[in-house]
Amino acid sequence: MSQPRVRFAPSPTGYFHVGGARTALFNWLFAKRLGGVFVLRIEDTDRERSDETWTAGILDSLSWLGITWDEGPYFQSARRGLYDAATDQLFNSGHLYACDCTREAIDARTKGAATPGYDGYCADRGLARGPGSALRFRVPDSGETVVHDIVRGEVVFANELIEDFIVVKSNGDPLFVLANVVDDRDMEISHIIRADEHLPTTPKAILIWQALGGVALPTFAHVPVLVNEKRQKLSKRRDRVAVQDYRALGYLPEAMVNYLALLGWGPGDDREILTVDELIDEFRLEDVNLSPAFFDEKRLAHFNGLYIRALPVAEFVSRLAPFLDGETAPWPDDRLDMAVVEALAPLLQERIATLAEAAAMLEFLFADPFVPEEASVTKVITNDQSASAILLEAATQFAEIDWTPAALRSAVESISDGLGQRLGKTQGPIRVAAMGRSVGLPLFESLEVLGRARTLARLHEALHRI
RNA sequence: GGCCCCAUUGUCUAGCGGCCUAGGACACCACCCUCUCAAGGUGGAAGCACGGGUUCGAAUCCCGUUGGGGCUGCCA
Repeated sequence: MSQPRVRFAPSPTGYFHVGGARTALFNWLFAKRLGGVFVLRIEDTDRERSDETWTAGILDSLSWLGITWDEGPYFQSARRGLYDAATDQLFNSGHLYACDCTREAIDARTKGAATPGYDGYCADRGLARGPGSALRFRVPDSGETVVHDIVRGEVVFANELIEDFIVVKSNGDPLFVLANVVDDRDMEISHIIRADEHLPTTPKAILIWQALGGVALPTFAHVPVLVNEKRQKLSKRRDRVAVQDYRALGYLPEAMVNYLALLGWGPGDDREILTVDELIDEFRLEDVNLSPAFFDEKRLAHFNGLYIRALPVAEFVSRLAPFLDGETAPWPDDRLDMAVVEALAPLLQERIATLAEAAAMLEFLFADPFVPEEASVTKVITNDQSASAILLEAATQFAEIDWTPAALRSAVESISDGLGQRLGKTQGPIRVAAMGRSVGLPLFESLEVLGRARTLARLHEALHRI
């Protein structure tokens, strides 16, 4: 195969969701392996619904995922001349006719009709083009249009069941099916890899393509859509699955890419963690599944945790930094101390599935004022008989020992032995008093970085409250 | 309604006629490890939608049924 040219052609009518990202990824992987060209085209022919902010979100999300484009972004809104020229050609060659039927009139006429869709009322009226009338494509009454699809094989559509569809609105604006074909031809797209939802309209695209003539049809590959828990196609309006949201939650782009690649495709063996290079090397459209896949956040989180733990500590810290800073951080700006974060980073890495989870675990270090969680205080300190003795003894011993995790541990162990209870139980009141929560990073390492002065102050503060 | 697509555990998948008493992973449960929580380890429960064919042999091929989805817009 000579150098393939693929395109990703989103419409900027809503936030960019993971389904679009998956389609983009499949296109990109396919192009990369074969040394092809990945074209990015923004399909903003619908002036009512398109918006620049959505475009920015698409570009931003693709960049974040590392899905780079070789050409574009092209904007259909800037390519109107091409569509007009194609419209002229098709109209002059008789493939298009003007139609001034209203939706209501069509519905009234076709109620109970044998063949679905538009009834061809204007097909032979010879109406002139112009404002107020749309342009319809004259679909052959017989024969069939076959879609040759890498993923699905041959899909056959009977022409008589395809209505004379509109390609240009009555205000002159081209519709998706026309602009899409004109651009794919103009950009010399060789492989159209897109979501399954487009399969039913593909014969229309093929008909237009052939009517325009001169350029060989591209190869199609319709990949299964991504669905929600109710197994409905992911929707921008209904489902909260924006790529940017996952980014904001602290998912790593490499984890997202890995996970997305495995939705509808697999390497053929038991491997699940694959580098981008491995994906590029092994991805095959022929191996893409046929059935819709559910986007499972739990599984994504698992992948993310794996990727977070695999990060070198320094890299982890630098990736984490943005999530501890700024308005989302639960502490004043000037309190953050990255040296302290770095000291606890390895312990943190093992405990979070997303970067945004780190803040809650570090809050005891930077929060100002420090306020222990009420429910934990009640449960582990107020309602526990031995809590005051533990806190008092800890405060006494902590004032004198070496300030190291090992010394802290043996101090608490001695208190534990004296009480005849497990270390796990004894550390509870101390943890809540000093760290504010009953769960979190390991106690002794945490106290070490908290420092003796603050630890003692918090133990005494807790004692006062009892 | 019509057309089209799809169908392996709750989920993502391996399987492309014998290697399958169906493999891996997420989630779930139990146990181990353990200063909490995680992480890690071990084990467990859980699936070829149904019915006909074809074949010596079917999760794998064919047909039908059922179920789910998509399209059916002067959206993309």
